[in-house]
This record gives sequence, C-alpha cells and structure tokens, in this order.
Amino acid sequence: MAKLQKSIEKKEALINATIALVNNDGFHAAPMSKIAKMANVSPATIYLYFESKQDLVNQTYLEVKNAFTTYAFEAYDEQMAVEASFKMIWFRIAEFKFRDCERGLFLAQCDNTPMIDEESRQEGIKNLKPLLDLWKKGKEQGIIKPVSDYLLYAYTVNPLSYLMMVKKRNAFVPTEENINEAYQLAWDSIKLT
Amino acid sequence: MAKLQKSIEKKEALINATIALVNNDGFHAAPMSKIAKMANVSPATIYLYFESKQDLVNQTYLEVKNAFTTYAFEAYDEQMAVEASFKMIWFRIAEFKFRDCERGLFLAQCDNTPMIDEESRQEGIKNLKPLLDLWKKGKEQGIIKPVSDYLLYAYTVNPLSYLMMVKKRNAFVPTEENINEAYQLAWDSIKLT
DNA sequence: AAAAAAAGAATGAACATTCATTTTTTATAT
DNA sequence: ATATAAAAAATGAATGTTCATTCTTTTTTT
Repeated sequence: MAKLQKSIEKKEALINATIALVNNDGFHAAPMSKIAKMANVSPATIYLYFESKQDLVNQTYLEVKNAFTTYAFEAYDEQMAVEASFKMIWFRIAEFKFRDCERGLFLAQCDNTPMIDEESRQEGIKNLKPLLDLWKKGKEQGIIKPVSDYLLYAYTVNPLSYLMMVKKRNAFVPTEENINEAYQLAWDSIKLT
Repeated sequence: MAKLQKSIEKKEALINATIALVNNDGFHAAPMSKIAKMANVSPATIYLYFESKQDLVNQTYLEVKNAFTTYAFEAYDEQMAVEASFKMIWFRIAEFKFRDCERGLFLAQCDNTPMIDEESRQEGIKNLKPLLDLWKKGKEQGIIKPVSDYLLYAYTVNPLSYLMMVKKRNAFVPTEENINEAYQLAWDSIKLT
C-alpha cells in the first residue's frame, strides 16, 4: 500500500509537470528530461508510468478532463428546473476554469491543437453527456433555443476558455462582477422567450 | 522583377506549407525538412526567406492575421449604423473562417498555444482596432451592453473559432442556416434591451 | 535474498541550421 | 542580339545538438 501510495504521488507529479510545461512552453518545447526534472524523477522513471510521451500527454488530458467534468456536474440533479441547472453548471465550469487556470488552459490547448490522439479526444468528449441531456430537455420545454448543441456550447461554455486565456496573459483579469456579466451574455444568447 | 516575383512565390509556398503541416500535425511534428518538401524547396532555401523556424511561424501568423482582418473590415464604413456594421463585420469574419478554414484554424492554434512569440501576438492583436472602435460607439449609443471588450469578443467572434474547429473535425458542418442562427446568438447576447 | 522501482548514463534517431557547390539571374561589353 | 563575368539564389549534403527511449546498475521494498 505504501508502494502504491508512492506511485500515485509520482504519477501526479509527472502529470502536474506536464501541464505546467506544456502550458508555458508548448508541447514542442516540453522535453521528457525537463518534465522529469520538474517532477523530481529520473527520465527513465517516466516510462514506468507511461508508455511514451504521447501516452503521457493523452493520460494527462483525460485526467484533467475528468476532473473538470466531475466538478462541473457534481451537484447536478435531474429534478431541478432547466434554467437553474444550467446556471449552476455554468458557474461551476467558470469556477473550475478560473480557480484552476493551469488545468483549464491545458484543456484548451489540447482541444485546439493536434497534440493529443483523436481517440483520447473522443473519450474526453463523452464526459459532456449530462449537459447535452439538459439542453435536450431545455429545448423540449421551449426554454432554450432549438439550435445545434455545437452552437449552444460555442456561445455558453466556450467563451469561458477565451476569457481564461486572456486572464492567463494578464490582459484581462475578470472580477466576480465580470463573471456574472458573462453568465448573463451566455444565457441571453441561448434562452428562448 | 522576375526575380522578385519568383521569390514571393516561394515565400508563399513556404507559408502555405507551414499552415498545412502545423494544422495537421502540430508545431512539434512539422519539421523544416517536411515544410521544405511540401513547398518544393530545399531546407536550406527556407533560411533565405526566414531567420529561423520561429521566425517562419511568427511571420506566417502575422501574414494570416493581416489577411483575416483586412477581409473582415474591408467594407467597413464608419458612417454606417452600429448594428448594421457589426452584422456585416461578423458575417465577413464568418465567411473568412469557413471559406478559408485552414487559415482560420492556424490562427486559432496560434492564439491558443505558446507557439508564436508574445511580440508577434501583440502585433496581431492591433489589427482589431476597428472592431473595438465600433463597440465603443455602440456602447455610447446604448445599443451594446456596457461590458468589457473581452466579453464582447468572447461571445461574438470567438464562438466562430470553436465552430470552425468542429467543422474541421467533421463533427458538425454548419449550413447557411446555422450561420444565421449563430449570428442571432451573438447579437442576442450583446445587444442592449 | 528475491523482486520491484528508480536512477543515471548510453543510444540512436530526428532535427534545425550551416556549409560548400551548383544553378540561375543580372549586368556589361562586344 | 550574344557572350561573359559577377552576383544572387538555390541546393544537397554535412554538422552538431537535442531528444525520446532503452540499458545497466543501484536502491528500495517485500
């Protein structure tokens, strides 16, 4: 058990190092040697936990994506009204992205580049099911505009990725007030009235 | 003159090859040798036009960003009403991104990764001035919600990048109708009243 | 003392960049 | 116009480095 414990710690350290280095330098400038150093581990040790660099990045992506969606949907209850559910999920997503900016950015980079395998990406997308179900219900009840889920995503969740990015670059550090405004923009764009 | 002509052709071929390879494989898997081959040029020749790989990517970014904004604002006339101007610009941006998907995607990748130098990125952002001016006017006239330009961008222009990406992956190929819906979502989110 | 985990050094491939030559273009003189 | 030499552009083959990965040895755990 002590062994397993130790292993998990190392694996996490490697994943964290990967996130930090890929965020700051990009995949192309995040060599295994640097990742190992940051995780306080020998380069050879990485290969006890991951098959290859590609595998390391894929697993990091899935790990973060899971943490993200778990947090986003944690308090979701199908019994709740559509608008209230959406609001809650939206704010939890915002919270995750702004609190754990590093992880949010890493996801954005994975989603916008050919960095990870298509297979892992597909796997990651499955996590969004609860949100899609909610939208389905919202459309059926005439609360949400009857447009493609891709459009709904583009105008509600995705803007948060952009805002997180400008925050990372210190171009715009959103306040509590800004987050509320952002929610209003998101909801105003998809609500049916 | 014939010489200069030829040079420009080569440079353009190199830029196009860079866009195609970076889009498909990512920066880290787009070696100079491959770029040279795709442009029908010797690797050594690249260095007659660009200082380094970094310079090649930076210049490609700026070239595409300029083409993008030139197209977007080409027909913009400050005399026009705010709403009409915005609509026109929005549709031109959409047109560029969906027609020249390769270039649009390349920009998205540059904007979401540490691929290009911060300096070049700053340079590219300056091109957006006309849109910011328009928003300023719109806010003054009480037509557009009085929120940060970053929010307005996140909820109007940026969603198009996401939609372009899902199109590239063939997950969702937007129709004319979808584009109109998208515009409506964009406008509904930022319009006042 | 056997097995597992970790390490550092070694390996070989891939890469960005440069070098030495060749080809093409331009300018000049007939 | 044509021939020729200087200049510029382009090339394929080096060069030296960096990197992912593996190998051998050491340390830690069981």
